[in-house]
Amino acid sequence: MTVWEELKARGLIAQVTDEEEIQKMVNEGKATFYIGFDPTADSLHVGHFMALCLMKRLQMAGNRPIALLGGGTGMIGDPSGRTDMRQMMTKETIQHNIDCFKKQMERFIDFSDGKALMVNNADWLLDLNYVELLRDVGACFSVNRMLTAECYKQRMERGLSFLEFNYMIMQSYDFYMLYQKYGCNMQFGGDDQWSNMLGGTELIRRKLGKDAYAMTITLLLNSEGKKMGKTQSGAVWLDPNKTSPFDFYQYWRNVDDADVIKCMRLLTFLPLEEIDEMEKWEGSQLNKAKEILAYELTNLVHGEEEAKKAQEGARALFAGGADTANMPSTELTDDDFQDGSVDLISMLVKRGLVPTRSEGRRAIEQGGVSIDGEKITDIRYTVSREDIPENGLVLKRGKKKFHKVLAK
RNA sequence: GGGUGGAUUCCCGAGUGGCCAAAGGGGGCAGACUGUAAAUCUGUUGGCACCGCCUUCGAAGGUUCGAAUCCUUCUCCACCCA
Repeated sequence: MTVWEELKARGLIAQVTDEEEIQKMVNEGKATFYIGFDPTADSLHVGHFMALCLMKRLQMAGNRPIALLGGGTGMIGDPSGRTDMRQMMTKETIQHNIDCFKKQMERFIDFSDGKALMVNNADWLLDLNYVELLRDVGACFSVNRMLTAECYKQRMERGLSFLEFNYMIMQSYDFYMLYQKYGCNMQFGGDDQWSNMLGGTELIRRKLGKDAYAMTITLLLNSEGKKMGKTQSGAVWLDPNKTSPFDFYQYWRNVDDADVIKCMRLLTFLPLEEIDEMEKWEGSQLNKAKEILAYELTNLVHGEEEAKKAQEGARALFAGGADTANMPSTELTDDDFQDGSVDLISMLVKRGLVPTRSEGRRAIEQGGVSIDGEKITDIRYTVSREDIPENGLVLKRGKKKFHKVLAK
């Protein structure tokens, strides 16, 4: 099976400009392609992860990836897929984010010996001269055409600033630069980047008279058509300090039945035959598939050790096992005790199981809190220091939040 | 530059002097059911020292016993005209 066939079979490919040509180049392993990452946060998330996996797959097939960090484009902000303007970031924030991105990328992609490159578009975008740029590439863009681009359409209703309108030109210019500097003639990216990417291929054609290609990766949507990789409290991050390996594991362990196999294909490196086999599973058997998915992804992102810990911790909690070793836990200190005891609400709040005391009170009143498996409904419930056994008490909020407290 | 309309709680969206911590929906959280799934039903959804108090309706002032609601100024947004 060629790389291309595998990509197709996994459903990773959304749109392409010239399938035959791209397929040929990619399969031969001689292509140089780039994917851009705008430093909008201090960690990569699941969407980026898909792009990195694609890079890795293609790199393994002998192609050369370029990771483009958007130090310059980040100054503008991509309006694609947004209904309002992004908050402007300071130069310092952008630089900080870029540094964070770099570290995370190096875990996935092999940058040694020029097998992959990492570049920052700030290196060429920030020095551009406005009038020169206008004369040079501005003439190649038709405003009429740009306005019909999908990424601007929804913004036509709510308003689009000139700043953001220029994003497409900047991204196109990147492609144009990379083509000249590194012979990079392919750009990949999220499906929402399609029109920006086409801008680049067109610019190269007009300026250089050469062909360049673009391909987009399927957006990771759940069965309801919503973006995956998001939780109530924000994105699912790859940085363990922002999303703990346990939470990361749990996110995938809890995906809908309808989405397991799709995620498996799109996100893991498991052989397709194995996944096809799992597709036949039904009902509660899918829990097994979810476990595999969660384990595989945690393994890829956080390493084997963390993946095992997360899996064991989760099994212990949900299967009712006695193993509480891998549960998040804290030791109570003297400050926590008043007259030798702590009240339940304070414990819940301090351990982050509830955001406010009011919510803690509600959770208790509604029967959503238990200690060592025993439901507590008294909001004034307190625990004295002597009541806490050697191996700690397990606080449970709702079905899926656990925390162990130990006395000193 | 001129005109018109708008800014309400996580989101959408009612409310136009006291009965408003603010309808309704969505989302979230919790309970029941279950497979750590979905669907469904129920409760809940500003904070706190919780039968009471405090802070919210773009911002700042003002009128009033009393303002999300009225007045003034300001900021931002949409639409129309130039």
